[in-house]
Amino acid sequence: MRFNPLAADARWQQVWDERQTFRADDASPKPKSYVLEMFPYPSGRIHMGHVRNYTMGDVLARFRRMRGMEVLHPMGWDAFGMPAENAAMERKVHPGSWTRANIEAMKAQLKRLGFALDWSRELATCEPDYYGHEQSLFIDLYEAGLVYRKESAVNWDPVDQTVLANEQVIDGKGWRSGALVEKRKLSQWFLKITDFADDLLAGLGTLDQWPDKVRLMQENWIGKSRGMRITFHFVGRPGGFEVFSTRPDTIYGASFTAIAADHPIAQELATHSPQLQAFIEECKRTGTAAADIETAEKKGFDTGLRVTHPLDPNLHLPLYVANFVLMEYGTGAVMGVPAHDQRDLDFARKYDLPVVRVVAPDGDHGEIGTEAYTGPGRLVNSHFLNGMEVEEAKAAVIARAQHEHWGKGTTVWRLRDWGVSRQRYWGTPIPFIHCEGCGVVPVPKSQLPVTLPDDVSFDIPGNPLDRHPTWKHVDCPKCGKPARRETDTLDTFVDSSWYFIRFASQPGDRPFDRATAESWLPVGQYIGGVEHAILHLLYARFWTRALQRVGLIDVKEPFTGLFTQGMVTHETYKAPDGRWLAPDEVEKRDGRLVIVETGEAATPGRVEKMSKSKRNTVDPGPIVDQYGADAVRWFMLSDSPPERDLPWSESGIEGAWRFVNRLWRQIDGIEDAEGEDRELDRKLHKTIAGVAEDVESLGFNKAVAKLYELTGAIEKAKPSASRANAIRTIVRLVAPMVPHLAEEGWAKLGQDGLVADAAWPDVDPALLVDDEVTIAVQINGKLRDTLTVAKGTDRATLETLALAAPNVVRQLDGAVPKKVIVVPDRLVNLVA
RNA sequence: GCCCCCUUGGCGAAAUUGGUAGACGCACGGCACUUAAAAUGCCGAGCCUUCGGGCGUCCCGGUUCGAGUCCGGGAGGGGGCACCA
Repeated sequence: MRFNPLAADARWQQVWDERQTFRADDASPKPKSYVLEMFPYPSGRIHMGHVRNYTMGDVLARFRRMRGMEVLHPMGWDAFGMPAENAAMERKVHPGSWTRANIEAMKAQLKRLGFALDWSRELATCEPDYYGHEQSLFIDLYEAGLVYRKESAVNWDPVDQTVLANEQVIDGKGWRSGALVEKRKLSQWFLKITDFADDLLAGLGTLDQWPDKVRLMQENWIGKSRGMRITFHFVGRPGGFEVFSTRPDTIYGASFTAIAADHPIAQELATHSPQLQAFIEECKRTGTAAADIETAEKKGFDTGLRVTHPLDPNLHLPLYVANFVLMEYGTGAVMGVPAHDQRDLDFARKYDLPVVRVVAPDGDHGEIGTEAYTGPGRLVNSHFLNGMEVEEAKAAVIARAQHEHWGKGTTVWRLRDWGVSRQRYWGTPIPFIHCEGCGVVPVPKSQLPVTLPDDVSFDIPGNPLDRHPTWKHVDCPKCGKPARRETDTLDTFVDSSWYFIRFASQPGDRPFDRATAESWLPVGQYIGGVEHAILHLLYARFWTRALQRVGLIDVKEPFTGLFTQGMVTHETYKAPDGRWLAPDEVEKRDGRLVIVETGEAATPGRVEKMSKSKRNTVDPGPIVDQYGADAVRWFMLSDSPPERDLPWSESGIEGAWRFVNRLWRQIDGIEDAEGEDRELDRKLHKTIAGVAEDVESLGFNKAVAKLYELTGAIEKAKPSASRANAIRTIVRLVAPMVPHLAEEGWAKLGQDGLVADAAWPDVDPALLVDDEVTIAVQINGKLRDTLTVAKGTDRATLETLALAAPNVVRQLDGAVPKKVIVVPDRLVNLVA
């Protein structure tokens, strides 16, 4: 009987559903395990990347259940965001109905793949019973001083008509629209992520189950720089300014100072100087796009002002306004030390400023040419610092500055506070009211959720909430006078910063129950794309800490284990005229790639991430209908290590389908027989142990290879009790990966209950060791022969046997080895 | 520019602490079964070879009895950050 995946998939999916097999029990006495994949944005259809992501999590979840754990494996929807508004504009549908229809469609697709999910905990961030609790948490953070409003220059996307976070500006362009971002002054809501900068950085050190790459990216993003602030005073007029430097040791090498174009002093000077005004305008035009920066020359405008060197009152340095100094970083002012900073050197050469070496490595005290020296060494030309190492000199300068009150040691961060205001409709309304008399007033919690109005229009750009006729007109909760509701909504990254807590516990009257949430958290294994390495993961780490600070939960790091999976890729194809061709538009004829319709030759391109623009996507839907869920799941786990890219191929899925059938034939053809097959018993137990280890470490491709080997061994073995046992056992071993086939086989073999509820097979440790081993015999490290001996054969015997091996005798030709290296159970190396 | 990662057959890849490189899969070739095809099964396969062996894990060098694995230098590919003081 052939395996019928369509019937089997539907049958068992229904059984799991009816029996609520994968419902997580908060009250279970079993050890708990929280397995989570990053929840999807409901774009309308799942793609291969989702399939791969959720299959990995599913295998781990099912495996841990079999190992006796109570597993929480939930699914939900990151349902707010701009695509819904774009759809509303293009198709005249309401963002809500568009989103909810997408959720239904994608949910059906996920169910079709047989994922072991606890659907009773499903949530969508666009529903008031989610975002209302988010509003409540936001108010809690506000009351704890972690939320504030600030009039600030923001990144304004002129196409999407919204403010973007720094993280959403890529090369000076909006991450979605690609439009050149402008600077605008607006009153914005901010979250004080910088309050936690030090702790977020230190916490990375505890995340030993995260990829090094992600920790490093976060570390760079937080960007801690130790240095000092130094005050410079003007010559001949009062006042001055502070600069920030990470190299205070080089202070005697300073030959100029520079401030940003938007520095207050520059602004003030510009009011009396049209030339400076023009220069400032020019700086602004240069923009922040990467291409501009690459080509932009270091330019400065000499203000004519001079400042006094803090350590030498007779030394006066010029003050420039310079295009390379950023107001947003440090103090918006720098001291220029050309000898030891490349940028300063370029600037100094251009404006003919002195270049004085103050750090010299051993044996090189020469002139600085075109390259600044940034390495280690001892201080020279630096008075009291001469002879000190760099670090020693930094400390000495800071100590002296603090004593003389012209500077102090300080730390500067690259990380900025998180701007969460969005002038958009489809997001969580920020629960505040602006009153002329009372100022900014939080909406009383009894009035939450602040829900979005349904009657909105998208025919003109801008924020529909702001132009809604009635929504924003409310009375002040404090004084009762007419007031204005906040019309900004929250960045959707706020929604995804706590959904994993709501999954763990979702009471109706508050965001979560502390004890229940703490019983599941932190997430033991979190799986998702590396594209979230910085934003989502950093925000979630911050939000969790913020909730801890306000006393709502005692968890600091939300995700103990993080795994970032590779992408699903596919070959690309091009027509002779250069346009991209979809996979189903080409075929192989006589070994040549041609266009199906016309027979013209097509050119295969690189294997790349599946994308609409390259037209190399493969929709999982029809594939699942053709081969069944198990073959698709098996292929997703095979061959490529999960952290690397997986090349999708027609032959690959065919191969997976063949294996599913091969397994089925094995189960279907089981023969009960007498007798032991020691060899097969060993193979079985090694596989049980090996697969368990591989799955737990997410080495799915290795587990798959081991299961192929076992299958091959069973096929080759003669009927015996061992063989029948191996077949019964392999059903459990493959159950996490191909669950439908496993249930079908489990039932066919007459086992009780569901294989989903079965225990992982026990390992007999005695069967993990071989009693015979193959020993390599090398001469000068080169393999010449092998020996098969009993495990544990002693050194002397191995040496004797090796010397007697035919190939060895011939090679040595009577010579006596100078040295013999024996590694028991491994090899003998004869050094001639 | 700075920081990080990767590189093993035609392809995806495996390989405890340095110890038989290429398991397993895909593609390929041969054979069997079949009227035929599909499906299935069996066999083969890193490259070269005078059949003794030689060469092989991006390249060059080093450490070692022994290096895919460790160290130094370089090349190619990918990723992150980016006038960050």
